[in-house]
Formats: sequence, structure tokens, C-alpha cells
Amino acid sequence: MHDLKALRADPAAFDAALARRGVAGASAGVLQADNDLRGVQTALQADLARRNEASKAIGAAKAARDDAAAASLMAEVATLKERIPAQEAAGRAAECALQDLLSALPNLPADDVPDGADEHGNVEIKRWGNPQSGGLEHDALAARLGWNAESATKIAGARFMVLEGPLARLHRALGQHMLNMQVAAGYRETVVPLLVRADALFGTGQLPKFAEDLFRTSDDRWLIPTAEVSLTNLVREQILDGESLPLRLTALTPCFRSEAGAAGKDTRGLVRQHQFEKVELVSIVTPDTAAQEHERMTACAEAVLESLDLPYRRMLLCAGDMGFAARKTYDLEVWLPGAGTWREISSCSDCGDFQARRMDARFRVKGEKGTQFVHTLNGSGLAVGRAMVAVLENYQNPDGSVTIPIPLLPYMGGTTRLELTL
RNA sequence: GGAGUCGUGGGUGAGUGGCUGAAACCAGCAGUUUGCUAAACUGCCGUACUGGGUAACCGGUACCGAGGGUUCGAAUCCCUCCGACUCCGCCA
Repeated sequence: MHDLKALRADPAAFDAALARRGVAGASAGVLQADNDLRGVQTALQADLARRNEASKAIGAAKAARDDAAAASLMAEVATLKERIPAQEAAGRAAECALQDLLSALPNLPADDVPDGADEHGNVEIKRWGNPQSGGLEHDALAARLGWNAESATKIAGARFMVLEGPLARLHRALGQHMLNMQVAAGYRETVVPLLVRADALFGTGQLPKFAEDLFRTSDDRWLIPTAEVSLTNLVREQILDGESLPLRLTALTPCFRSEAGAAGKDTRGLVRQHQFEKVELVSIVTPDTAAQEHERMTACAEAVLESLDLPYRRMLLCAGDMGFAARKTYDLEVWLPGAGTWREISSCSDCGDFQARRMDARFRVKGEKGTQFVHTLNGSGLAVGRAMVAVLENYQNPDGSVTIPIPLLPYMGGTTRLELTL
């Protein structure tokens, strides 16, 4: 959510920033709605003031047993009451109109975010490791190592997976390894709801605009598309002690995405599923530390890739490719030798005070007056399914077996290689 | 699933029709006192819109979970919804 005062103070700057995200001339409508609202309020308040004044006088007149004066005042109030309800309704409508406009506008990009309309505008700013090439793609490998695609389709339909035996264990090992690393890096391990209220999704920015990307339950809850929703909303409607910041949280959870609009895209493998696991990182910080926290968080995600010796590159997303709530985002892309491409495996975003305003999450500093909004950051550290894809392709042997990366061996119960099942 | 209770400011918690934007206490802020800390004392201490003022500030309106109703007038009475809690039953 945006700061209306800032928008009023400099609508041109607001428009220029949003134009970089492909949203043109947003301020005019908002200012108009804001103006409408205030106009209605002012007119209404004048009538209400007179009504209150007259009501007090009625009480006084009745106490003085002046029935004539009371009757005439009551007649005046009656005429006021004829138009007050309409004004109140207009005020509520104006309020709604303003909120609808405001809540649908994405965050403003940070100054150091490059221009660009889509992923072609992203800028590579770091590369790590030695990308190899050749070998099979992950789906061909997985099909012979324990991926039961037929059963998944029968049970749940397309874009779900069933993994069996050592391959299932590798998946678990990856999640455990990542979560352990992030806890060691200072993130507090957390277990959170997978089903949440609409308010929580509004807070992080998925609602009201992106309802079609989500699954919804019959009792009107929603499945989280990422643990960012649950973790970030942990501080909603709170005033935190500044001393308690930064707050660093992590959780390993399933994530659910309807993948509306992704029809036909990545349908073959395990890369784009309705359900997948992810280790999420969330930081709640003071405004002055947000930028350095963003670097720290991204480094924590990179550390996982480095621990598994998976080559990757860090991309700074351009203004047009960022998510709704982000003001600056780094994507990490892992190298897939079989597919011969870079594939997104983590996304780390600084959301500034955008989510904090929507959640009403503030902090107070000892010795200072008033409260400020916290800044929120979130990142994947990492997506488990895609990490498994990367391990399969990067650790495959000529015979189609896959060597288990050394850091995962403690979780594998003695298995050192995934062997072909047929 | 059955029965019941409750929703007030940063927190606890008074308030059951006008004198309540809302007692009191705690927390916070600014002072005074004090050798330091602590303690004590005094004042301040919600948000939005709006009128006046360079400003400190002084007025008006709204907000006591949300919406609707009754009334000249509602935190207070009525209805609907949302949320939380308690007991019983059931259950991993």
C-alpha cells in the first residue's frame, strides 16, 4: 500500500516511478478519488456539526421545560436527517473507490533498479561455479529414478508429483539441509499455517489482484503460495520494539499455486507444479538496514547453492519484471547442464514498507516519539523441487545414475547414488 | 457437532442513552528533584478529514470488531456478519 501523503506531495514522481513498471498515470485517479472523498466528508461534517449542536440544545430546552423550542429544534434535525444518510453512503463509496485504486497499485521500484519491461531487461550481476554441458534433462533422469508420473496424474491430475524410494529421500534431504543451513545463518525456525485468511494475503500483496493464482478452500481460506505470507504476517497489527529488530524467520513448507496462465509452459518436468516445497526466508527490519539485509539474505540463499556446488548467476530484476510488492529483487538462477539453461531457483525481494502498511506492522524506537512502519524482505532459500532438478542434472553419471552431493549424505541413510530402477 | 461468554486507545481495563475521545493504572515522551543509577513529582501522550494561524497551537467532524436499525441524541438499546475465548462431544 502506498503512502497517500507522499503521493499528494509529489504525484509526478509517483507516476514516473510506476511508469517504470508499466503502470501509466496512476496518480490522477487516486487524487480524484481522494478529492471526492474529502469533499463528501467536509459537506457531511457541516451537517453533523449542526445536528449535534441542535441535539444538545434539545436536551437543554427539555430540561428548561421549553417544549416549543425543543419541538422547533427537533424539526430542524429532522430535515438534516433527510440528507445525512445519502452523504454517509457517498462517503463510504468514495472511501471504497480510493482503497480499490490504491490497493491494486504495485510497489514503486527502488532507484537502483534498472529499466525494462520484462525478463530481457534483467541484469546479471554475479556468476559462480563452473557450468558443464551435456547429459540428460532432469525429467528423463527422474523417470528412471523414482518419479511416478502416472500415479500423480491419477491421484491429483497434472502438475503434481509422486516420488518414491531414494529419490523421495533426496527430496527430503534437500529440504532438511537447506533449513538447517538457514537456521545456522540466524533465521528462527518456524512452523506456520498453510491455510490463511484473505487478510493475510492482502497484507503481503497477493490479494486483491492475484486471486486467480491461488487455491481457495470451501470455508473461505486460501492455501499459501509461499510461506512468505504466513511468516511476514506474523508481525501484522503489531508495534514492535525497535530493539527486537531485525527479526529473521524461516520455514520449510509446501506451497500451492494454481499456475493460471501458465498453460502449456514447463508441463513436462518437475519445474512447475501446483504443489512444491520451499524454504522461505523473511526479515523484518528497520528502514535504514533494509538494503544491507537484502544483500545478506541473498547471500544466505547463494550459500545453499554453493554448498551443493551448483553453478548459478544472480540477476537484478528490472522494474517491469518484479513482483507486485517488491521494490528491488534479486533472482538466483541455477545452471541446468542437461537442459542447457539457467533456471530460477530463488527470488529475494526488498518490499520496503509496502507490505507493512497493508498489514499495519510498525515499530517504536526507545527515546523517539511515535511509530514507523517496518520494512519487510523475503526470499527463497531455496525451492526444494527445483533444487532437486538441479542436483539431478549436475550430478548425473553417464549411465543415468546420480551421485548424492556430499553435504546431503548425512540425510540419506547410507545411500550414495540414485540407481536406475529399470 | 452441541452449549455459552466476549470484542473499548500501545497494553490492562472502567464506562449501560446526552456532562465520554472515552476514568484509572501500566508503558512512552518532556521536565523538576538527585553526585550517578533508581525512585518521587509535574505536564504531555490515538488516527483520519477539516476551519483558522508563519508556527507552537486553537476549533469542528468521524472512529469504542464491521455493517445496518431504533432515537432529537448511541461505546451504551436492537439486528446481521466477522473474530476470539470457555465447557462438552469427537478426532491425528
